[in-house]
Amino acid sequence: MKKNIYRSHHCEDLNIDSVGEKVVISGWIENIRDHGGVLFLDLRDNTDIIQVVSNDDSIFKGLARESVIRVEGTIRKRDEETFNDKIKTGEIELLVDKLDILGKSKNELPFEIMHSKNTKEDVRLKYRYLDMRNKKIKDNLLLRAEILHFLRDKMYNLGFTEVQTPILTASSPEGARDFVVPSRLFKGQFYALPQAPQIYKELLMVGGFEKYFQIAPCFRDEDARADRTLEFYQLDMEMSFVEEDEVLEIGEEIFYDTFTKFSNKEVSPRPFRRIAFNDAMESYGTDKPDLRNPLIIKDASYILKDTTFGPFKGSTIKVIVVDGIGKNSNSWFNEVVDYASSIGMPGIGYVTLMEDGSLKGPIDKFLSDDERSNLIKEFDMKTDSVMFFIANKNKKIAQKFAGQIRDELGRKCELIDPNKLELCIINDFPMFEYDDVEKKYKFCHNPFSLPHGGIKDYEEKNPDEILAYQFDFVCNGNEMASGAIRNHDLDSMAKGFEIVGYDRSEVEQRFRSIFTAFKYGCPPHGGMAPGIDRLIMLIQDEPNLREVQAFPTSASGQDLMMGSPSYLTDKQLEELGIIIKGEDDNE
RNA sequence: GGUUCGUUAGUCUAGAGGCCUAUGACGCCUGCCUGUCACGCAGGAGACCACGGGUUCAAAUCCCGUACGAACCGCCA
Repeated sequence: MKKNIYRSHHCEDLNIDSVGEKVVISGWIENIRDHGGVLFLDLRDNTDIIQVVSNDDSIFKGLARESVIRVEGTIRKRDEETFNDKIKTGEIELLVDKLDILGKSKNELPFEIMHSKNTKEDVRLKYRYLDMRNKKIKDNLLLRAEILHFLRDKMYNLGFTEVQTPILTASSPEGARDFVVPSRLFKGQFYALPQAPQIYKELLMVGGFEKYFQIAPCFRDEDARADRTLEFYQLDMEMSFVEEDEVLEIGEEIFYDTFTKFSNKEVSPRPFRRIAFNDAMESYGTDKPDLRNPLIIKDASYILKDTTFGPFKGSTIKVIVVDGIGKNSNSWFNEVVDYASSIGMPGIGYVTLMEDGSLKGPIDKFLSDDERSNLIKEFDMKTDSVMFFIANKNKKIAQKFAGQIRDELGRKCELIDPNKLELCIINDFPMFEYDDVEKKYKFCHNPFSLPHGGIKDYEEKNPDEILAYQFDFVCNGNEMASGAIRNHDLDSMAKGFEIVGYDRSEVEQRFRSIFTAFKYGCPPHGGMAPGIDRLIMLIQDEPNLREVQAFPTSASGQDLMMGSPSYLTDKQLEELGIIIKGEDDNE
């Protein structure tokens, strides 16, 4: 390091060999211990911590913890019985000659930095710069930097070219709500912040960049969650002249290498399991299954097709068998029933297989002898196995509820191994999904995906049957990346949009860039975008994304430190030609 | 938009209708202490219990509303 008036060394440079050296160190006061006659303080810099000692209490007068100070003094060896093996510099200390306060801190801090994780999150976020002094938070950000570096190196090594795309772009009609930015020069018009650089990266393919990547900020104006923030980063990439497997292999390499390098957990071996979307919905009730959970959803509709039990009649009936829980208490089962009603299920039935081969439980009296024996045989029940029934007239709802029950049972029965990172790839997504409420088809995922049969699919198949080269990477129940082979045929793409209700001229207008560009020689292409924040969240075992972002907003989307969002001045509004309307309380 | 849980000194927290003039810990202030390192000891300050209304002889505690926070549902191609 370069010496200057603030430091001759960092803490990490000092060790038993430094004894006798005159040094200058600057940093923060982590703690002060006044013993009357001898005083200690722990000085923390960017690298480590060292004990500073003085016999002159006037030198330490008026010091407050977390102040920034500069100390001059001599490194000396501690007496052996006072070694501190908890810190690297525990065998030495700095005997201070001179101490200057460079940046005084208030005596009372908003929270104890050592224990900031126990403090309410809104207080932590308001004083994020103090929270960052906590090693745990700092380590998250340092690891984030290392991972970004690693990913960037990897992409360069794989032959990708980094290209930056605009932040001020055009609003897109499909997908999430856009964050918008008013244009001053074109009053009444707005830029939008990108939800993802989707269009740009496809245009780069048209432009001849065969392998593009970018660590791209993405913005979505939707309600946040623990694993969803308003802005986040994706490792966005796209490749020309590739088939789906090549994109998947790149994704596998990225996830496998990053997880094995930065996590001690057991990572799924490559290649990751491929699960078709429809199979995932059948067996796990979700398109992002947690494969650490061994429970599998089975369909019992065919066994119970003649059932006399009202709620089961004419319904899709899903079952989940959990072994060895038959002797659990009534209250345990009541908790499962309560959970079911909390997610909106009308009820949940269950039966236990008893030692004498009979079934016991609220549903049993509605089962015929044949149904009973078929259920036991087909779903391989053992003594003390419990079978849960999830029934709904609507198959999709039955699947979804079964998925939630599967998750809950996995948690409740502690079937989930926290030391594993279980990855899989969900592929063969349907191109469309029928919306029962709006009575129309919607894109199931990405409208720019290529149907398996190309344009022929649109001519020959029912929209429900069309599958796309569209895939997700999933880890421990989290969607980690989304990708696809894109449709580079304009007629076919227009057909797709037609099915969801846009006519061709409207689509050409909305996606003018793509529709024009693809007329000038577009290579077949595909790509994906792993979410960086979620990757780090999983590696660090954090409960939410905010813990791995430097300056996150609160869950409600406010930056409590900066005070954003905030009102504009009348002058600003005037310049932008914006009038604020509505009953909302302005200040 | 909805559901659930929450809001008590700077921070964390106890509290379940009268034991509350509100508990404990950390922090802060004063004093003592020459070897601590989550130092110790003694003393002190600091809370109209989020806000508004109601029930009751009596409310931090029960009820209603509002605000704010978190998780979840909707939403997130």
